[in-house]
Amino acid sequence: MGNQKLYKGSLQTIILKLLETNDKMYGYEITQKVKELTKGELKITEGALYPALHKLEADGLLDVEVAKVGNRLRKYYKLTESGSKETANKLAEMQEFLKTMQHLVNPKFSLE
Amino acid sequence: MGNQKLYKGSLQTIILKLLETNDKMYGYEITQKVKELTKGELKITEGALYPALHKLEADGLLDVEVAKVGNRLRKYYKLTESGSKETANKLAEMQEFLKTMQHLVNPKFSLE
DNA sequence: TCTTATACATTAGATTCTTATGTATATATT
DNA sequence: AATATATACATAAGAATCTAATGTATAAGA
Repeated sequence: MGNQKLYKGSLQTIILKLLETNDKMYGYEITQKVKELTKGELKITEGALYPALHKLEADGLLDVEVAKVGNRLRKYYKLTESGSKETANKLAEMQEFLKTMQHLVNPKFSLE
Repeated sequence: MGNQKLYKGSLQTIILKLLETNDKMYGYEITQKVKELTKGELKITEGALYPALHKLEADGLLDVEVAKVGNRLRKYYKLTESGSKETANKLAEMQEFLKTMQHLVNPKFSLE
């Protein structure tokens, strides 16, 4: 860690990608999944996650479905049709960004 | 473009890397070099660049040397010793970030 | 002459995050 | 039984980093 600030701007894309892969997820599950996939390198905070989910929902990219598990509340999010398209766009932009940065910081081992 | 916001947080690293490669550069030159290297994908604005350079200098990572070319002013920046070390750190963090993001958004084509 | 390029700089406002705080239930530990 | 940790949601203040706009001034090109 220590490079958390590099992730600034990529949270929406991460959420959308996870929902594309896993069909439906709830907030807490997303934080745990990201921690697991990044081996603890990236920890999504609630202060970042929940506003992001609310914004994606407000923008019509996600649908929400409330479920009760035991006595506890869960909000399952899934991609809308529009959300699936936007996910493809954002993933393409991310790939381009990663390629460009790779090239910038290390021209020798550029990906192409 | 359209993915400009993904670059948020990486400007310092980009500047340091350029100065590692090119020994000394002035602000305007940096904006042009980045535009060239990224084929126009990333355009560094003055409002981002100059405050960033001033901060790196204030933090002791850069030395500045004013030059007069014709009747025009140029401020050449170069890495201090401390700046060289920090560049190595930031580049390592960047590589880790890029690897992690690559893994997150496209596990199939992970870099390792 | 007028536009574009070069070269510096600051400021208002937007976005996106971290840190702190709050509420509540469930499980594990002592 | 008491306490700590995990699960699960949420908001709000403040920090950091950027974009877009504006400003000053010289040089070069049409």
